[in-house]
Amino acid sequence: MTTIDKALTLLACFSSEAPSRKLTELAHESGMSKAGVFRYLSGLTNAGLVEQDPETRQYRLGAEVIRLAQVRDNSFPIRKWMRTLLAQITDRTGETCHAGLVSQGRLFTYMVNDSPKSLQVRIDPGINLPYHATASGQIFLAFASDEFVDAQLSTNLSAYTDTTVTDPDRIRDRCLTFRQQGYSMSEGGVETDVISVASAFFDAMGQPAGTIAIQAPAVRMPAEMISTYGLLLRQIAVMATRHYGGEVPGQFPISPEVPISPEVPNSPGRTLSGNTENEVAKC
Amino acid sequence: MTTIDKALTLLACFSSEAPSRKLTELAHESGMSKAGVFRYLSGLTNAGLVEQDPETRQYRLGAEVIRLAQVRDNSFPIRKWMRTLLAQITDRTGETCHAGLVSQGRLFTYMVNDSPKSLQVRIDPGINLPYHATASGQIFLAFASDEFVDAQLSTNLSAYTDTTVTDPDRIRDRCLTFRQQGYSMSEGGVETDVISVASAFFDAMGQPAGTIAIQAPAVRMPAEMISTYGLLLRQIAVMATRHYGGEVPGQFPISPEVPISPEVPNSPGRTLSGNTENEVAKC
DNA sequence: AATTTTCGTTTCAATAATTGAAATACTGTT
DNA sequence: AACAGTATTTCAATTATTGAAACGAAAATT
Repeated sequence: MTTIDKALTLLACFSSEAPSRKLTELAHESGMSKAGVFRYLSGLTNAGLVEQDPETRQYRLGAEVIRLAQVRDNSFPIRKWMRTLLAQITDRTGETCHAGLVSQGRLFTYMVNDSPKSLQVRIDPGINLPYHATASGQIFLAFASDEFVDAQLSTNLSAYTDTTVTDPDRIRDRCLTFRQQGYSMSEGGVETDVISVASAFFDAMGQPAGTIAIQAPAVRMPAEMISTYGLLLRQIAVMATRHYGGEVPGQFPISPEVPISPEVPNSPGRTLSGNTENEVAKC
Repeated sequence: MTTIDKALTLLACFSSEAPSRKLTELAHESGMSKAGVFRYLSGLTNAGLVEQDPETRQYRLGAEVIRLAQVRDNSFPIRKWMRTLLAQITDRTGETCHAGLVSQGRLFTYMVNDSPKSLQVRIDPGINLPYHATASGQIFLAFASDEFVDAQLSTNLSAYTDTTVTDPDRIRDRCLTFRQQGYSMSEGGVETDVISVASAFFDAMGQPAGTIAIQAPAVRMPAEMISTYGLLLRQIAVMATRHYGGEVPGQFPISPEVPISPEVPNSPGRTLSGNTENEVAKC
């Protein structure tokens, strides 16, 4: 392991769940010496990737990461088309939806589009989606490599609710079904009374790159709607794959050339007014 | 210079102007050996900060940077309030506005809010704002440290148009005026027939952290409107400083305790419809 | 107010990694 | 098929990294 690897490992310690960390904490978590972590953080600080709160002395990510993110988005503009796809989903279903993106083996919420309804599921961008307990995570596992699945399922699978499935074998079974369906569903995996449905999109090598999911209160989700939403997501996911420059794998139960448009009931039928884009600050 | 510093220098080579780079190119630009750059890029790739296009073999920033940006934004949520401030500006002026943010000595467009008018100035998030040729850059210099100003003005100051001011002394003069005013203006600095007005917001040490600017076609910008917009931006900038957790420096011609609300003529008087937030995907 | 604990930062000699030139492998082109 | 332009790999000399322990400063406890 090179010095750079070690230094950059520290970046992975910052998450939405723990956005600012103490030096000693980081030393423990990474298993490195305090002195080493200090030097690494100094290097990262020089580059602007990390900054230290002058008050608390805690470290947090720096402004440079947002500049880099802008640059990345200019050269690989996922945001642009993803916004449109999510808007379509919310328009046709009236429910909150989100896109998950994988980076360094972690799946996180990349973008969220809220339901216009007053009873809605709250979800923030940037938080990690546990593979075993979310619809997004499970559809991702369904198409991920065996090594990846093994690695994920051999970690401690925490039970967020009474109904969270934590048995690796049962999860594998579910993933098998989900792979055949092209979409997954999860009932109360992370929070009770919430049902999510998800599908995945793929990179140029046919590996899953991210997910697209609907999350709704269980009371608005009768069984037949789950499959309807699943089919919709499956189709949107194919579009996402195409935009991403990826390749839908053979196992995926829909070919990119045959875009079917499933009928979604209960469509709120909202019409988009003229220049709504003006309300959206570009960022 | 440590190994980490050298590796992270490479990240700074990626910009919206040059989002993907060849290895040899990077070796030249950074003055490091090809072998070294290769090893550094490998390290950065392992961390997901950089990825290589399988087709062209060029390197570009990786998905991890957008995860990090989300995390940064969760712990230091500039986006949230900046969006509101920019919306206010466009609402009251009808013009395109943007926020600039500084990172590693570079000022870049962080967020853009487009004018609803059909004739508008186009500007993209993530591009660099040259200090000497933009209103944003100049108001930043006006409050920056002497060393910083010297460093910037001793570089090659390219003339983007016939009217770009490239003489360091003239720029210093202008910055002096701008500091007294609390806002700057630039006519045809980067593009002809475009006038911009800008103000700056500050960090906890009273150093400039970013800028807020209006950019409009020169035909819509009579002299008296420049000062009106300048006063508006100056006031919004004070609010931005407060949100940022910063301190307005003594030189700044407005105290945070006295928020004056200047009258802006020609207000389009648009009313925001009900749940416009739903159109905006959170990201 | 004094003491203890905790945390961040610096020091330093032993150690293990980095280094760049040159050779090699790879890709696409003339 | 030879060429040109890249991206990788190799290898021994060198140089930076390393972690334990000391230090200083701030916060918590007595």
